[in-house]
Amino acid sequence: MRRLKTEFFLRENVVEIARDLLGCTLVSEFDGQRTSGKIVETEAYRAPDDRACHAFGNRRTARTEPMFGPGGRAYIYLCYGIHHLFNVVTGPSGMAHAVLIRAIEPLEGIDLMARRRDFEPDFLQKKGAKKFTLTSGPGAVGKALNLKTGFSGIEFSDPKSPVWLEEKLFQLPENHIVASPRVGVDYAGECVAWPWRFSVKGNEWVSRPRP
DNA sequence: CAAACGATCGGCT
DNA sequence: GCCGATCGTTTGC
Repeated sequence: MRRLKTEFFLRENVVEIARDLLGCTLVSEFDGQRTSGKIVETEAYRAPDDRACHAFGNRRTARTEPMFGPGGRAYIYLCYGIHHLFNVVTGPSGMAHAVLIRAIEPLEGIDLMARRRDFEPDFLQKKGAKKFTLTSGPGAVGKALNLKTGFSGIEFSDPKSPVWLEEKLFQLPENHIVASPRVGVDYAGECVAWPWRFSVKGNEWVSRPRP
């Protein structure tokens, strides 16, 4: 599959990119072991005016520094001391924009993902198993694809990068996209209601709470 | 140096 | 639905 070009990430409209990423493939590969999934849920975060963005007010810290670099790299941070949350940095250098990948629909390396998630070996075969829990939610995506904070800042165009994104096979019809308020940003004042969470309508892998 | 706080998840009621 | 886990980052004293 073809990788998304750097120009895709360099656009200034992070909300548009968050929509465009639905249907694209997120891939990680370690020691030739490939895991991937179709992106079915995203959220846009935009400095300086978005209170929910870690770089609100364009305040720079060591953690958020990758967001200030040019688009086409990873921003990964630790949440609640446990979860490694993967973001796609967008926009030209100096614009701290990012798209959080909240859920994927698994494509390749499903067994490996299940092991990384500490699922029982037979979980995926079990009748009535809630398979969507494998990669539904940003913490689950990070764990299933082995994306850790140590990779924060890595460029997808770097041949040594263990993570990158690929183009979608088919365009997603506009009426298959749902826009809703973002999850877990109750502290963000007037930004709480901004409809910057995007998901594929009716897709089982979209995380809770359902939009 | 101390302490509060998450862009969450999973288990339990 | 509610609640506890768990720790790096950030800020305040």
